[in-house]
Amino acid sequence: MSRPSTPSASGLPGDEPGDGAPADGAPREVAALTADEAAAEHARLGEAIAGHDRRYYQDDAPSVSDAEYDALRRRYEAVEAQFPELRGMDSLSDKVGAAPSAKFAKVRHAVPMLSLGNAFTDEEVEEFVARVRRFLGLPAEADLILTAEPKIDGLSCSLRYENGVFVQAATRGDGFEGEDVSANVRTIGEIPHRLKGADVPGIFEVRGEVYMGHDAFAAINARQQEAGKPLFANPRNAAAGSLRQLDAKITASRPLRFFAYAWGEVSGGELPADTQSGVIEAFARWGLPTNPLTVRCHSAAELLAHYHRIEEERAGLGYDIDGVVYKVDSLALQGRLGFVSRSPRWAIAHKFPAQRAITRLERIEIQVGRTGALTPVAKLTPVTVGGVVVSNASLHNEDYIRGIGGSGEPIRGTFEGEPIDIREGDFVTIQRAGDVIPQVVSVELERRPAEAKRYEFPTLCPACGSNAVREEGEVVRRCTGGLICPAQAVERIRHFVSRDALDIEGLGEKQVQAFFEAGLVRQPADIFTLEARDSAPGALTRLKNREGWGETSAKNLFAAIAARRQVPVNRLLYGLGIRHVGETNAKRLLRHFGTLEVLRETARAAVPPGEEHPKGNEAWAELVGIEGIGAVVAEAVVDFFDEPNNQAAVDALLGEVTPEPMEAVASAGAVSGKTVVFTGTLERMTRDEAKAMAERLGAKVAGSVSKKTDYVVAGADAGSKLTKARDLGVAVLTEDEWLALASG
DNA sequence: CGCCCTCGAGTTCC
DNA sequence: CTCGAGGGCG
Repeated sequence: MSRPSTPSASGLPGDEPGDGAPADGAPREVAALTADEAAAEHARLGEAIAGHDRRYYQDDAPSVSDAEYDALRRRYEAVEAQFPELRGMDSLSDKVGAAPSAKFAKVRHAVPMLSLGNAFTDEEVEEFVARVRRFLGLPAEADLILTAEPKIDGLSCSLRYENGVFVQAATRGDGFEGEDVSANVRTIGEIPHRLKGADVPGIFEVRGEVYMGHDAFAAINARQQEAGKPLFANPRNAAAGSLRQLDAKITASRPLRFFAYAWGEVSGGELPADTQSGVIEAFARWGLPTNPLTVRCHSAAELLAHYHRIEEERAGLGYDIDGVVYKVDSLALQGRLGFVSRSPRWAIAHKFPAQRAITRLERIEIQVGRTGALTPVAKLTPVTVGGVVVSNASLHNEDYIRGIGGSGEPIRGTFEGEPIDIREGDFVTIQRAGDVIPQVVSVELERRPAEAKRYEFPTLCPACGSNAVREEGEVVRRCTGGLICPAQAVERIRHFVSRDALDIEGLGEKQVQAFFEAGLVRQPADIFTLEARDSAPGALTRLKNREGWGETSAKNLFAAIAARRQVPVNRLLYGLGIRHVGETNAKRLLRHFGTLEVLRETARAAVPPGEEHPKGNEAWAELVGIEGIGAVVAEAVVDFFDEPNNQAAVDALLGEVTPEPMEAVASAGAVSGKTVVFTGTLERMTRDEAKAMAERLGAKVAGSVSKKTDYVVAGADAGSKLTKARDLGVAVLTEDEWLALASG
């Protein structure tokens, strides 16, 4: 890797000592080329390199020596350095010598990349099939076809093709917004830069899994070891690390692979088939790699048979999988089934049993959360579970340690009539379920040290010494220190600057903790006065002189803070950290009250129902009248604004920041927040399906038409509701129009 | 009163 | 990502 990442200043490869001219009769110096000749040369080199890449990555059979290949690439870079206008002229340009960008750009998914529900047992798979049949109202004799395919353990990725040409690749991210990894994905030999086929729609997003095979993983770790670099824990991490390289050349040196199994946005043409399996077949025709273990099944029994077959073949596949995915084959039925919250109702991931390991629980640590909740965490002797080293595991709460669940039932069974508890010094089984989060699932009683004692859950806050109490019927114990508890204060500030609230970059856990301890930031508003205090003539310590800080990082932080002086009001309210007021309730409250000030005035005037005011007062009624806001949430809001310290904190904050209008609903569907009425006989779905779909999209479904109705969806033989809709001037949609609107 | 769904809160690891 | 709790509805 001694080759420079950019050509030398002159752009001439020969300038560098030891870089010998190409063997076969020196080509003309790049500087001597005309623009036309350069363009031709550029194209020719690009094609040659792409060909070698394909043979190298796809067929695993390099056709030239490394030295020859390097020479080609150097010449290619030199041409581009001399004729920068050629950059981007073909698909290679990003692959070679691209300047590493500081960061990946964000890409908004036109169609969200959702996650799948999980099944772990045969029964759950049978239940899934039964649920699908029930929802669709299929008679017992009707055939239902489902596909089954291995679930690759890699990274989901969305590849965008325009007119058949690869233009962009994005990671899944949070499902709605991912990162632009186009430059890196271009280096994946298996991914075609152009789809071949006359039936490729103008815009087509292919979705699939980027992964790394076992052999490549072993080779890369061998290389890492030789170079004295840290090893990757598993192929998935290696793939993730490779895909997220800022320098695409490093990605290119890591043989990543790809399987296509789904799609996102499709426009300027039709899907090539009306079934899942048909589309996958088309993918293969178009030149995309598809998984050979994809089959069509007619029953839960067949799905399970395929699952067990894949399970048997698992070790010999050459790549990691973590289960089998089942999907309803018919796209029309998929459409009818729709979604439950974030997952499609028409697909499920059947996961392989979680991987487990036994290790020692060294001690139990208590963390104090933003709301004062005391959460026990198990500090473990590090152990590898499913390829990842685990050293912590949540113990959830007091009852979980005592071995009982929420309903008082034993969760790990009983021993001598007592629920099995967890003690410091115990050997415990750690499980990383299909997900990521490690859990303590059982205790090895026969290895329990003789001196191990029952864990005494603290009744005093470890951070401030206040009483920690457990409300009747609640499972969490909370510190009552409230505003005086430093742990809570730090957590509140962390919450305030977190990504979903003010989103201030450069203020992480460490920094907030340090600033708090130094007395620099004790409440949210202090963040905004940090810079002024820092640059004041008499300032005792300058940020840039603090350990771990320099001129640039300080400047960046101040810039990030300044950028947030205008902030959407919903983020501000959410950031205050009022109990029970998360992102959704913050928006609900602000949709009703408009501004923080009005909310605050109402909250201050509100009297929760009590002895003197059995029904509260008008302001209270207004609060609990808001859809989704009940007495518990309302009281939390009232309590917050009644507390003088909170009032001062809010005042101080409003002196520093300017609230902006609320952001659009995050799950921004076109029908979100609208009221819909269905009437007549719907052709493509039952009334229940229609209602479920509308509600998933954030719409309210009403029974009768009023002037508050946004849309009336009219099926066949619609009657009085349709007439009324026309009278009131409410928009009337056909079923198809509604589906089009709802889907995006 | 009980069920279902959504939201909030807390957490792990890279 | 999961659990528990709040809210709405039958």
